[in-house]
Amino acid sequence: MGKENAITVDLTAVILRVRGTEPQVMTVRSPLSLPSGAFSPDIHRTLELGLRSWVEEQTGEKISYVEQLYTYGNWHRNPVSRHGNRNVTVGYYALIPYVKSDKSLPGRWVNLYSFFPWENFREGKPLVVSTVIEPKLRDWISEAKTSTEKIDREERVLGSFGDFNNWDMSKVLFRYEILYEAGLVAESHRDWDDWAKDARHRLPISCFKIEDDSYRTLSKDMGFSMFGDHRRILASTLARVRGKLPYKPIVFKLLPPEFTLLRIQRVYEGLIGILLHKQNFRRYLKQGKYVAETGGVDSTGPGRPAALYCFKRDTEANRINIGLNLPLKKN
Amino acid sequence: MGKENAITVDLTAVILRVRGTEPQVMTVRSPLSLPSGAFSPDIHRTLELGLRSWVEEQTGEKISYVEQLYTYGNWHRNPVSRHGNRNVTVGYYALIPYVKSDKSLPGRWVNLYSFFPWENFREGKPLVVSTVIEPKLRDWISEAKTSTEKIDREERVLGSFGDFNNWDMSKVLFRYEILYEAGLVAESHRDWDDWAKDARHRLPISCFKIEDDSYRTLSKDMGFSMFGDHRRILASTLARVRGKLPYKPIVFKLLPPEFTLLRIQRVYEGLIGILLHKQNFRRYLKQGKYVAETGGVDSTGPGRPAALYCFKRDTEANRINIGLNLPLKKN
DNA sequence: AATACATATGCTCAATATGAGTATTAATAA
DNA sequence: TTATTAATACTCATATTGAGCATATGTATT
Repeated sequence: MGKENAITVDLTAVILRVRGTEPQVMTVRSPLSLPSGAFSPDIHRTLELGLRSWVEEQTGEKISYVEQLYTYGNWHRNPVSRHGNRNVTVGYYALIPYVKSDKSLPGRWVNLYSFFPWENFREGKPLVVSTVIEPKLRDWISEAKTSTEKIDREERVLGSFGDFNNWDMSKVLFRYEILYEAGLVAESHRDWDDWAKDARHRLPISCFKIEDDSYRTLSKDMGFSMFGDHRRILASTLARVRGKLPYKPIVFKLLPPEFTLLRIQRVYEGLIGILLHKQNFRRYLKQGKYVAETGGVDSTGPGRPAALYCFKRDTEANRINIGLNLPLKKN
Repeated sequence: MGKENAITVDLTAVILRVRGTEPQVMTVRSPLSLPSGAFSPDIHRTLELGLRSWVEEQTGEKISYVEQLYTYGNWHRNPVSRHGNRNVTVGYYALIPYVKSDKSLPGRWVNLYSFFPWENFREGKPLVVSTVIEPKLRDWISEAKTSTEKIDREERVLGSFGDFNNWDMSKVLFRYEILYEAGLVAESHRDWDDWAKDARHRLPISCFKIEDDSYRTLSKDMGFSMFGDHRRILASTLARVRGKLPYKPIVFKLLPPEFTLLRIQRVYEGLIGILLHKQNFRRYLKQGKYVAETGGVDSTGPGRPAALYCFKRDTEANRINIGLNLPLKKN
């Protein structure tokens, strides 16, 4: 028990912002990757500081709000590192406000839905759901080898995709994983090939080749793929953010100090991929006690100028909020 | 860039169950610790499998539901490991149902509130809040060296402890961290001493010694302390579980296949540390669509026998639940 | 100046959901 | 037979939502 337990740790960041109505992720290099780098205990005082320094170096962006996402030590997706050590990845996500800038930075912002076209319902049901996902997942279910597996697949698809019209927005990761296992995203094929080359690995049951020994045909409408399991990390982030948005004031991390209520709405909509009812959303925000009018107005767009708001320091809001929804006993 | 980035990773588990009305944590050894062990890439296929094998070995308990909590790489709390490598800790929590058992296992179950007496409001406001926490935190605020720091402390205390009568149940971690910084829990003193001995470390601003060079007097009512930062990991877990309980069906991980509605209520109450309104809680459960009557009854206790329920496989419940609370647009 | 637009903001109203009980039922123990 | 203990049913005023309609206040166009 000494050297053999040595492991390298690397840090990976998903940096999100919303530009207008468009949610974007920061990417570096080609093949498309998330900013990342090794954690060097001699240089980095903490994991988070290590992450920040890699991000700045690789993207040129400064991040303020960062939260840890998940730590991946999976044998399949993180094979052996260059030094013969096993590698563990600690994923983080950061939210930053959009600001205009002329500086040309090394990182590139890419529309989030380029990676998950099936997650954007703002212009109605995405085409790729009807044309690719729904039919191919039905195939995948029927191709199950045992009836147990078939029921299992059915349940998973139903649980994640509902009836393909109306699904739980925050199950992004489950959906991605099903698509991966069903061979509908490019990463599946790449990984399966890699595993096949390496005799040590057995394919997990859920990964399967189609009879004729070719993989399921890929559709180019299934979005960009990414380096390693970065797209999976991205899916986790979207899931996390979508889940958190309704009950923690994280939107404000994506907004400048002053904003209109519509702008908040656009950020929400961009991230959850669903449109909201404007009047009721505004009521929802005001009840929420997180925003306060600044007195200023924004007249840049057409139409009646909108009042400007700012984030009300938690103070009030923070203390209340005992236990959402639970029927507490009075005395 | 080779050996110097080598790190050891260890895995730590918080295992929770609720026995009757009493939430319990699995501990091992003395000083009180959470089950944990090194991640050995050669033996453990994944982080989670490594964790499971340590847990079984050290406690004798099998765990089914496990979820990753957080990864700690903090310089202060995880000094240098025995081999000269830096260490990173991946924390998990597991929820298991209580079942009677005669087997004597190596692990010991300890009441959760032995570690956090101030978090249990089921028998009214805990004594230690009025006698120790409230007065000493007021001292801590007034002892701030600058007015900025004072305001900061005030805000943090207010945000985490409210008016000390009625606070947000899920801010367990923030509360623990404030108590730690204010020197009200034993770990603060131990750590400060350690740091003081090691010339490389500077005390963080927020850690302070009292004028006469002794630390703030400790009260023995502030609960058991634990090895390393295990109590902090435990606090994170309680925070996570409390936060998740109201909107994810995790209670069922803590229950046997059949249970009465009151038993669910006891588990909730045990974990959130607050009593619930029985009639309304039962309505809440039924609306929730997660439980179904099995037809059986439980007549073991006094009073009218209670109907037995079971967890309704997600199916229905799973698909619905689009985006809690957000005012979605119809079309 | 009058007329389109285009948004912001106000307001209504039925349908649900929630908070706080009261009332009734069904068992066991004294 | 009567307490005692808990389960379950039901009530009812008050909040919170979902879905819209209506009005206000800017800019661009005729």
